[in-house]
Amino acid sequence: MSPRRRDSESTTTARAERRAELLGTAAEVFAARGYAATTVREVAEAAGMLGGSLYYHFDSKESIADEILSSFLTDLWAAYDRVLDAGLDTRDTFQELIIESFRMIDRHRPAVVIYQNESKHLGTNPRFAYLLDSQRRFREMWLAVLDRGVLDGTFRVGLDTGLIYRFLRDTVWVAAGWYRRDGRLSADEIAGQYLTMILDGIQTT
Amino acid sequence: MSPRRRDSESTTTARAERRAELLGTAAEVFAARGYAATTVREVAEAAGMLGGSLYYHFDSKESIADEILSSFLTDLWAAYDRVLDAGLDTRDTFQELIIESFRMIDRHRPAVVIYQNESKHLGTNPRFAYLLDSQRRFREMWLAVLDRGVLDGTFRVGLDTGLIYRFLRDTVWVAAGWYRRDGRLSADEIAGQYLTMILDGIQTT
Amino acid sequence: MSPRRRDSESTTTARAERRAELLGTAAEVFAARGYAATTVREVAEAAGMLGGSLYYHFDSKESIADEILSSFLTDLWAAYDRVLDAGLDTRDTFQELIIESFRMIDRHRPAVVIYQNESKHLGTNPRFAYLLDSQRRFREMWLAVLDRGVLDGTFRVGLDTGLIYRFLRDTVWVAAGWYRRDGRLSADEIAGQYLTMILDGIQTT
Amino acid sequence: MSPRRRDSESTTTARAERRAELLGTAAEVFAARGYAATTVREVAEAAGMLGGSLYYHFDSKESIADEILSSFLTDLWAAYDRVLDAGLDTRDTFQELIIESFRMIDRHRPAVVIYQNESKHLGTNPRFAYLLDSQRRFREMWLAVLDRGVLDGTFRVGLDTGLIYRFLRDTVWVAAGWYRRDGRLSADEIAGQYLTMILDGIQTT
DNA sequence: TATGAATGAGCATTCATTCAT
DNA sequence: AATGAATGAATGCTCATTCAT
Repeated sequence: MSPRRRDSESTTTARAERRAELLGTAAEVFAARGYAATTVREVAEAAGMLGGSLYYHFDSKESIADEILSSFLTDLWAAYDRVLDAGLDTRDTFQELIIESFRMIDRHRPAVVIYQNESKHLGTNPRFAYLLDSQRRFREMWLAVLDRGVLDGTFRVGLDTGLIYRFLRDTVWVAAGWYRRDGRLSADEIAGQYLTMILDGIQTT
Repeated sequence: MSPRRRDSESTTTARAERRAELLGTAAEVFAARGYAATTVREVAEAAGMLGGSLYYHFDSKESIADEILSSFLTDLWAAYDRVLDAGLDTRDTFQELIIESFRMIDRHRPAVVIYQNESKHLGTNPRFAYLLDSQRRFREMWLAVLDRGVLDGTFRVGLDTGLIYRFLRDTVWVAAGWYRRDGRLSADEIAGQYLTMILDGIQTT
Repeated sequence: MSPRRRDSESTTTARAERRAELLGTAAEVFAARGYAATTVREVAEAAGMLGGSLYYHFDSKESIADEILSSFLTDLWAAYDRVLDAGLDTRDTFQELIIESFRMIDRHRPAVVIYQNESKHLGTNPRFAYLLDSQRRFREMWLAVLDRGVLDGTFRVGLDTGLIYRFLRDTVWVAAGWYRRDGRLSADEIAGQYLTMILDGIQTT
Repeated sequence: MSPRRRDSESTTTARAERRAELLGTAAEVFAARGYAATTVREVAEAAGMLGGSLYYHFDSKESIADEILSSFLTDLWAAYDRVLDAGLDTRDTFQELIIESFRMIDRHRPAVVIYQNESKHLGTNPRFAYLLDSQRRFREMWLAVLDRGVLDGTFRVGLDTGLIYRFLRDTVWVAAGWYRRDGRLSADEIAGQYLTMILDGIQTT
C-alpha cells in the first residue's frame, strides 16, 4: 500500500513535471513561429512525440495557449500587486513596475511574446476574455501612476498621459522579442537603461 | 488625344484605381486579423466580391501582401532619404526621422501594422527578402544617427545605442496599432509628444 | 439595299470562316495540351481574344470539342464508305482503308489526336455517345475485312483477328501524335511503309 | 529477434504494404480516368478513405504518380537490360524485348497506361524528367536493334527504321489499354501473335 | 464582336482532432 | 503514455461560364 501510494505520488509529480515541460516547449514554439502558424505537429515534434500524443496531456491547442498565458498573467499580477501595495512614492512605484516587467520578460519570455502578438486575436474568444481584462487593468494601473505623478510633481505638467501610457505598454513588452537570458545585459540593466531614457530623456541637458 | 487613346487611358486608370482600392481593403483586413489568419475569402468579402474574384486582379494572396508592403517601403525610404540628404544636424535629423515615421503611419497605417507583425515570418520567403533588407538598413540608419549624436554631444554619453535603437524601432512602428486618423491628436502632434519623451524624459528636472 | 444584302452575305460568310478558324485553333490547342488540361482562356488567347469572348461564338467548351470531333468523324466515314462501296477485293479494300486513314491524319491531325486521347473519357457523356458508336462501327468494319480476308485466303489462317484489329486501330491513329505535314514522308508514303510492315512483315523472307 | 525489433519490423512492413496497396489503387484510377482528370478524392474513395487521409501516406498527388511511374520504369529497364546483356542475335533480341514488354503490361498495366497517356504532359515537370530520359533511351534501344537487323540481314533492306520504331513504340504500350489479366490470351500469347504480325506480316506468302 | 469583371463550384492540400491499439 | 491511421472542415487557388458595356 505504501509503495503504491508513493508510486502514485511520484507519478502525479512526474505528470505535472511533464506537463510543465511540454508547456515550456509549446510556448517556445508558439513564440518563435506565431500561435496560428504553429501546427500541433510542430509542437509535438519539438517535444519528441507525435502529433496525436499531445492530446493525452491537453484537451486542445487552445488549452495549451490558455495555460501558458494564464500562468504568466497570474505571476505578473502577483508581482505588480506587491509593488502597488508597498506604499512607495510615485517615482519608486514607476521604477519598480518597470523593473518587475523586465524581470517577467526574463522569466516568461515566450509567454510574453505570445501575449504581445496574439492577445488581440485570441481576445475575441470568450475563453481568453481574461487577456482583455488584464489589458484593461494594466491600462488603469499605468494611467493611475502617471496621473498621480503629474499631480504630485514627479512628472512634467502637460504630459499626455494617455499617449505616454501607450508607449510604455508597447515598449516594455516588445523587448521580449529580442531579449536573451545570456545576452550582454541583464534584465535589471536593461530596465535601468530604459528608465533613464524614459525619465530623463536621451538628450544632454 | 484621339478617343481611342482616351478610352484606353481611362480603362487603364480605372483598373489601377480598382487595384488600389482592393489593396487598401486587403491591407485593412490583414492588419486587423493578421496575414496568416486572414482568409482570401475574408479579404474578398470586405471588398464586396467572392473569393475567386480576387484572382482576376491578383496572382495570389502573397502578391497582395507583396504589393502592400513594397509600396509602403518605397514611400518610406524616399522620405527617409530626403531627410538624410538634407544636411541637417544630428538633433534635427533625429527629429525629422521621427516625424516622417509618424507621417508614414498616418499614410500607410495598415501596411505598417503588417510590416510590424509579419516581417519576421514573411522574411523567410525569398520573395519578401526586401523586408529584411529594409530592417537592416533601418538599423544602420538609426545606429548611425545615435552614434553620431553621442560623439557630437547631442545625446548622453554612456547611452547604449544598440538598446535605444531597439526601443526606438519598436515604439515608433507599434503606434500604428492604435493610431486613428480621426483621433484626438494628429500624427505630427504625436511625434511631438514622443520626441519630448525620448529627448527630455518624462520627469521634471 | 443590294449593298446591304451583300454586307449581310459577306458577314455570314465571314462569321462561318471565323468559326472555322477558331475551331482549327482550338483543335490545335486541345491536341497539344489535352482537352481537360486546356483552359478556355488558353484557346481564346491562341485565337487572339479574351476568355469570355469565345462564348459569343460557342456555347461551351464542350460544344467546341463536339464540333471538332463530329466534323472529323463525318469526313472520316464518308471516305471509308466510299472505299467500302467501291467493290474492291479484300486486299485492296484493306489497303485503301489504311491509305484513307493516313490521309485523314493529314487533313485532321489535331482532331485525330483529340479523338484518340479523349474518346474514352468524353464518351461517357451522352452528348458524345457518337464517339462510341463510331468506335463500334470501326471495329465491325475492320473485323469484317479481316475475317473476309482469312476466309478468302488473303490473310493467314490462324490469325487472331480480334487481336489484329486492336493493333490496327491503335497504330493507325496513334501516328497522328507525331505526323507533320512538312515532315520527311508524305501521308501516302507513310501508309505505304505501314502496309508493307503489316502485310509482309519486317523480316526478310 | 527481440519482441521490440519484431514489432518494429512488422509495423514497417504493414506500412509498406498499405502504401503498395494504395499505390495500386491510385494507379488503377489514374489509368481509368486520366491523371489530371482524376481527383484526389476519387483515389481516396477507391481506397475506402477520405481525401485528406491520403496525405498521411503521401506528400501529394504528384508524388503518388511519381512512385507509380518510377517503380514501373525501374522494373522495365531491369528487364530490358537483362535481354540486352544476354548476347542474343538480333532476331532473338527483338523477340525477347517484345515479350518482356508484354510481360510488363501484365505486371504493371495501370502504370503503363499512365506512362503512355501522361508522359508528354508530366514530362514538362522537372520532377518527371526521367520520363523523357526513359523515352530517349527506349528510342535509342529500338533504333539500335532495328538498324543492326537491317545491317545483318535480319530485317528488310529499305525499311524506314525511324518509322518502324514509332509504330513499335506505340503498338506495344497501347495494348495496355485493353489487356486483361483474365482475358482470352496470356501476355506471352499476345506477344507471339504480335511478333508474327510484325515479323512475317499478316498476308499469306 | 469583343472586353472586363465577376461568379461559384470544385480542386489539392493542411491541420486540429479522434480513437483503437 | 504514446502511436498511427483516419476524419472533415477549411484554405488558397483555378476555371468554365455569365453579363453589362
